[in-house]
Amino acid sequence: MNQSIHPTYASIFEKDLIEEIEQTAVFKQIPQDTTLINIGDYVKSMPLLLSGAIKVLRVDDKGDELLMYFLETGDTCAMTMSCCLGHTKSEIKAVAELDTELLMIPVQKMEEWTAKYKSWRNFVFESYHNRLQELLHTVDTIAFLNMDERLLKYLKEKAKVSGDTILHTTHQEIAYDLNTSRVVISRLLKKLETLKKIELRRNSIKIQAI
Amino acid sequence: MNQSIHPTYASIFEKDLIEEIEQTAVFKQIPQDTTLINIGDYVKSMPLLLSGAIKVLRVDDKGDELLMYFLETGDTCAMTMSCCLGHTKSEIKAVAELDTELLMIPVQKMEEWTAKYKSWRNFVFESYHNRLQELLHTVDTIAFLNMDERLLKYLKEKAKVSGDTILHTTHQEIAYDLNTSRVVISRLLKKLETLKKIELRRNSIKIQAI
DNA sequence: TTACAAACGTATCTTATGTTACATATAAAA
DNA sequence: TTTTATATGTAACATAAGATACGTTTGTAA
Repeated sequence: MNQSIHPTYASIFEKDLIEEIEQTAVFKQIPQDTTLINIGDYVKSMPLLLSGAIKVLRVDDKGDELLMYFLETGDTCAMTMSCCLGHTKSEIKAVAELDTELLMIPVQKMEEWTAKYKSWRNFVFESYHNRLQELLHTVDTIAFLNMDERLLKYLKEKAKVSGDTILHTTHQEIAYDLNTSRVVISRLLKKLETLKKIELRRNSIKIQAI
Repeated sequence: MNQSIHPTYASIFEKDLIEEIEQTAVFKQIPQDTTLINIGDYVKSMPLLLSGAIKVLRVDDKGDELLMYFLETGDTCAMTMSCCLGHTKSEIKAVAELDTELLMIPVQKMEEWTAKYKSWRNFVFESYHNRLQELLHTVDTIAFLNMDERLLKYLKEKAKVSGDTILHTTHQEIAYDLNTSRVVISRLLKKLETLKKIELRRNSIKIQAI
């Protein structure tokens, strides 16, 4: 590995563990829009995010998609971890939302470290905790909000993750993420523009307030 | 504690751990429809289900509810566990679906056992894994299914949990669990009856096939 | 510059779901 | 038996969201 570990991890892991990570983890650079994993794929390693962001989606048998949440620096994919430990196939699809750097930890090491390092156990538990929280918010969003509210929330979330109030995306892509149609998104975006919450351009949307 | 530990747990935990559980766990009998915990409650112990079933709900700020999943014998509430470990308030509401027996484990013991017993760690990891899986199905259900499909799934799930093809419930209660209105449920139930999938009576519904 | 494809706007219609209102049925209590 | 509360049936209407169709805009490449 030709990359020193990110401060986020350096501050929570024990020295010995950091050394092990530096020895065994594989550093990867992922360009934006790369699909990292698909439903049904076998999982043999677990990612630690160093920079960038990953969007995690659920896909049904008809191919309909739904964005569940974003992973950011310092996060790991608890779903992937869960699959690793249970030796089952991936339950989710993951796509790089931005150019992303990550460390891949092989599954054997995970099990070893769980017994060996308290800081690793805490990290794993905390990751599960965070993912459960995030999934609860996902449930809230689709169970209790209308599409216009979901859309605004989505736009704000995306702006937060990218650190930019201008989103470079199309109506069709938004429709995929929210599991609805392009026409519905165009309609609601127009409504949000009328309300002065956003400003529409070709291939981009400017958020007025986050 | 005046109750020997359930075979489900006896087969997965180490001897020493079982002894500790028998010494420190508090045995509780919960009558049907009892609310075990509410959103915002402080959590000081974690339940192990010995018998019965618990339904786990999400509630929004307007008081709207949504059933997420059922816990059954051998399950623990990973959400509660998660809150215990994170020392945060409960994110969910839990109600006894049936008369239920459980063991309450104090939070301090949990942390102790995590370092001490491999079988406990595995149990905790597996519980997290199961809960993530279950939450994904919840997301699938509300994201990809129409209300009539959700209703049928709900009825079958409820029949499975209670071990009875006759469900003793009202349309209003179903409406609460699915976060819709009683009229909608009555309408869809009538449709399911026409399709010979169920048989409607006052205060009960007979499921034809599970 | 023209041609083309992709992105976007919008009208029209359909359907699922939610709302209101009221009638009827049934069990339990008086 | 009569009363009462609860549960259920159903019509009529409102609204959110999905589907279809087609026109317009805009960037890019020939």
